[in-house]
Amino acid sequence: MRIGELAERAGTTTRTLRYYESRGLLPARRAENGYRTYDEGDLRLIQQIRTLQDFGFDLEETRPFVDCLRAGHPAGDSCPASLAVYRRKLGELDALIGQLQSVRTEVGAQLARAELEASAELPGGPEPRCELGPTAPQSPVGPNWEDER
Amino acid sequence: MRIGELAERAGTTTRTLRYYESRGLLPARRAENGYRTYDEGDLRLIQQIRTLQDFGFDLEETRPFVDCLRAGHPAGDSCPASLAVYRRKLGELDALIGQLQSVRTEVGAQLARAELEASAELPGGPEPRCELGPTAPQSPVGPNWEDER
DNA sequence: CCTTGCCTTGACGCCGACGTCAAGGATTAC
DNA sequence: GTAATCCTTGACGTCGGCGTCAAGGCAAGG
Repeated sequence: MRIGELAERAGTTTRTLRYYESRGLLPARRAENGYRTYDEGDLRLIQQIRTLQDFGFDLEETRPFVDCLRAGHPAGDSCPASLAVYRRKLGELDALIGQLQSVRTEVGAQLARAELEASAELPGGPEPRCELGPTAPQSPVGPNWEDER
Repeated sequence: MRIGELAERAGTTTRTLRYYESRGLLPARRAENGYRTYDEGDLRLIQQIRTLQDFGFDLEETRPFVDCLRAGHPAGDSCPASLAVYRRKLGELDALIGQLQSVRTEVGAQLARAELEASAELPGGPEPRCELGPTAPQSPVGPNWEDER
């Protein structure tokens, strides 16, 4: 199997596979003409990588799983190094979820407060001001700031 | 107040303030010698921006709040456009938290399953294999893959 | 006068995971 | 024979939010 077919079967691109190879994951045998050659095991490697990436693992974190598979183990998480990554990730996830929840709470509180103050001014308010609506482009074409592209 | 003092009082850097200016937030008056000049209102602008950034808002999302403050309103979220951003952010946060929680569940399940299988092989297992531990650098210096810098 | 310390603009670097184009070799299809 | 399709390496672009020089102007103290 050559790189194009492997990419298609894995639902990815050849660029991605070459990138994996450049990072030391997914090594490739070469045919006589220099073409990369792959087998079914390589397909499983890629599937392992993509699964973990879908979980939010970055490439470097998938390395223990890949090494484990390439060492002949039945699953990428059959090795202690992979389990260690799982555990670390669980901790990171818990921390992140906690932070996001507290942010959610704070933002929700800010919204509630701002809505209250808005409704306190609108109905019998003295002046009806604040014309900056959500769908207002206000300045026609946009000012001059266009440096530092 | 010049840019250095403002940066220090805001707990940020001059580079950051110039960057904000280049993005159209935080406009600056100029003294005769070309130096940027700021007042207390600009400090509040920056504080508003940093607060939102701490919440995970990106710079572009802070624009309505900044515009609102510069329009003379008492708070950055006194305008409907800001409230709209709040609401959109709440939705994004809920979606993200939900995704992360389901990932957490899945990773937790994978870990539990892998631990089970490991303990089922170890105690009375036939061959004690799998030497790839968490603290093993295995290959001495690392292979040759170092292209695509 | 000279140094020090602020300020100015301009421009490149960084990080991660690739996308995209370029130039050319190999193979296959007609 | 030649066109179409695959493959190769190399290298630059992307996105956000700045960090980090570099080269030079302006003001104040000793």
